[in-house]
Amino acid sequence: MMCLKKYFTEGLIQVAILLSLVGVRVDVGPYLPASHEMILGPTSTLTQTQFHNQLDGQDLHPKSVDLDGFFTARRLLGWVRSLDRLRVPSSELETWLVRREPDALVVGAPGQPASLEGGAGGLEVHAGDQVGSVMRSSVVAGSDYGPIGEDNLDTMVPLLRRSHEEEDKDEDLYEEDIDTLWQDHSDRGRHQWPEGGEEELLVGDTWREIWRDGGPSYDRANRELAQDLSDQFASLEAQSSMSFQECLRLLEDTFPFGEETEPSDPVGVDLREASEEDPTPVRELLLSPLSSHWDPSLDLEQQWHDILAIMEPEDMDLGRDVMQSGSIQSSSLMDPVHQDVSLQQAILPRSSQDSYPFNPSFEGSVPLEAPLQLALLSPSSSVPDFDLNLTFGPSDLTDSALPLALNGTVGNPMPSIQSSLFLEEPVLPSPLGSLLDDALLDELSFQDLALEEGFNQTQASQLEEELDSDSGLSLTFSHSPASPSGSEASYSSSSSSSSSDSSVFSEEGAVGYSSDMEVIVEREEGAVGGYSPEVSKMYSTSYQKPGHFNNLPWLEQVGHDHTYNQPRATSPRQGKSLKLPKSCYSKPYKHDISDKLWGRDERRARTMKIPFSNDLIVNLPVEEFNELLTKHRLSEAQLKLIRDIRRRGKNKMAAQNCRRRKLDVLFGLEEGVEGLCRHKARLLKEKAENLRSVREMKQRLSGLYQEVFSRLRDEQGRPLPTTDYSLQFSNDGQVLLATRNGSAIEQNCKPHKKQKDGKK
DNA sequence: AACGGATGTCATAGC
DNA sequence: GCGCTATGACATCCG
Repeated sequence: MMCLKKYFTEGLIQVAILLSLVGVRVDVGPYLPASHEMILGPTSTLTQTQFHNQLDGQDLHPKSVDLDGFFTARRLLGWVRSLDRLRVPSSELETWLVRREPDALVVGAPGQPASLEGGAGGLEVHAGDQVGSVMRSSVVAGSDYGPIGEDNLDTMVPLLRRSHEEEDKDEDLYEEDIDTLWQDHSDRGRHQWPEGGEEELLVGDTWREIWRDGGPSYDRANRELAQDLSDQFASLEAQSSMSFQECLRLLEDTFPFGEETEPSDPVGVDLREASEEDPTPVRELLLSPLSSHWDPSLDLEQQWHDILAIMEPEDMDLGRDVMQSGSIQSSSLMDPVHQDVSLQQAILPRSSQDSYPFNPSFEGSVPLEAPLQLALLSPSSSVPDFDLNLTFGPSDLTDSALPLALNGTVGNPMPSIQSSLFLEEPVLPSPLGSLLDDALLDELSFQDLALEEGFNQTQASQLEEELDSDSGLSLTFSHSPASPSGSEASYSSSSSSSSSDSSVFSEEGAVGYSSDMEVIVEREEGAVGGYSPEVSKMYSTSYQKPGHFNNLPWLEQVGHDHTYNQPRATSPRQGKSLKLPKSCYSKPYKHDISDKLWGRDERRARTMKIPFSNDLIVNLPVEEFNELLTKHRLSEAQLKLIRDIRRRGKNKMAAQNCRRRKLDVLFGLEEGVEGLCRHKARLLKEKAENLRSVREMKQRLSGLYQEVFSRLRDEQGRPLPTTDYSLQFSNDGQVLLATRNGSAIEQNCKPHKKQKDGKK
């Protein structure tokens, strides 16, 4: 059945290709994204979660009447993409960045070129990186678009032009905001990836140069290319006599296929192979309809570069939101090894409230001329099985136009911005299936995220928290062993110090964990208000040494020792949030005694207006601790409380260590006992074996005695009576024949056998 | 309500 | 003498 469906799907796609090639009006406009999204990137990209919200909410409810159109459109979009894909000689990786925006409007600093009005979701195409992977921030069309966009299908070109007008207006502000934006993103990015070090900084600077120097020119290229695209679309529409939708509906009637049709990858493969065999004519035929309208005079490679260049500022424009969603992908994309991961990460929703530090080093420093890497997700990856389009829904419409346009040139060495994954789009089983897949995708993606090595735990936690904001699972997940380990370990010992990995607890990340009012209280009263730069400095110098935890191997064994090390590890680089809420540490555990007890001291601290966190009080080295006290005007009561907190905190850890050692001793004794028992059993076995051996030897000796004695004869040749004689063995090995009365009759110093022979 | 485990806290010793 | 750790003893909470 599946094969049949696949067959129909493939056939349908091929028919669609042929129809488009023979001149049948293929009105792709309605299914293409607004041009401003294609060219300028999204002004507001929506996350998967947001898409869910739209599905579940007012904009697009799964049961809404627009679902048919919605899924039909998505299916059609898959065909369109498949057309585009046909000419791609090899696979490629497309990463979708999905994030949540509070609204569908402009995000980012004013004057950014991608800032558009209209409230429509935008498509952000983050094209280019050093490995050539095309990172795309996916979009779910905003409410203005509706599920399928049939009502706003004609808005593409106008929107495109309007976007340029707005760019013109904003151009003056453009450069002015660069520094601010850069600074903001740079700072946040470095916070987010402290391990990036100088290299990151260097990359970021390079990116900044591109952004600053190339921005206006990219704007111009943007306008030119956008106009070009709009003209081509208009031309295409004019030349067509049949709407694309009508064509596809006709095809669907002709080739009824199940909704569960498998992805039609084979189509793409076959056609691609065909195109490789006969590059020129076949590939011409297999080009998307738009290809015929592509101006051959254009230097497509240059245009490609322009496109990429245009998108660069958009990344910056969306700096904040891009970072919210794309920082991870950026880092991942820098490393081909993480491509799968990045793709998974790309589907994670993000909340606009979370301001992930924007790390421009990854986004912007990508050389445009860098060869794009054709990377298809490995079959082993869990991602390819995902129907990503199930997640993105209407947003998928937004990624067709640009790829089609860009792919219009035969032999263009630059891979198109399109995803083979989208061939799976037509297989949308049902709205329910889509939702289920979305949920599954969310879950799996997050698991993969968390598992991914190098992934920022804070980001994972935040992402997961947002993702599960309504599931109640976020905290549990965020406190997976990997997450709190740093905090626990960091607090386990004064020598270990806290926050060995400051990136684990970014400011937002730490707060993100909080779910109770204590965080607010702490912000208002203690940690925030009382924190001083000196504290930060000291803390940073004392607790940022890498490998702190490595010196505490036992910490790894204290996985169940939930409270020993739970004292809050805080990021020394975090000026505001020096302590994590107690809930961060005790959530996963049954007993929250430590939570409450810590809360007691913390409440005391708040009551006494202690200007720094208990973490700091407990974990600071004594020198820095005293320095901290001297730099604050504290009353005697405050000082006493602080010292008590420190004492109790340290003693608490000591007590836990002591108990842990006790347990270790007990375990060691238990093992010793077990070993002794094993040794005892072994000895008993040996004893039994020895006894058995002795018994056998006695039996043999007895037999031998009988045999020897039976062969003995007296002078008359008669057998010796056993009642009168017996054989006796001396210690020196001699065998004597003795009478029963004790007198030895015969002595033979020779060995036993010779003695017998002699007797004979 | 008693019981036991887990944990925090105090007092004290030792380094 | 100070700071820290280790540890016994005790208190408290909770299942």
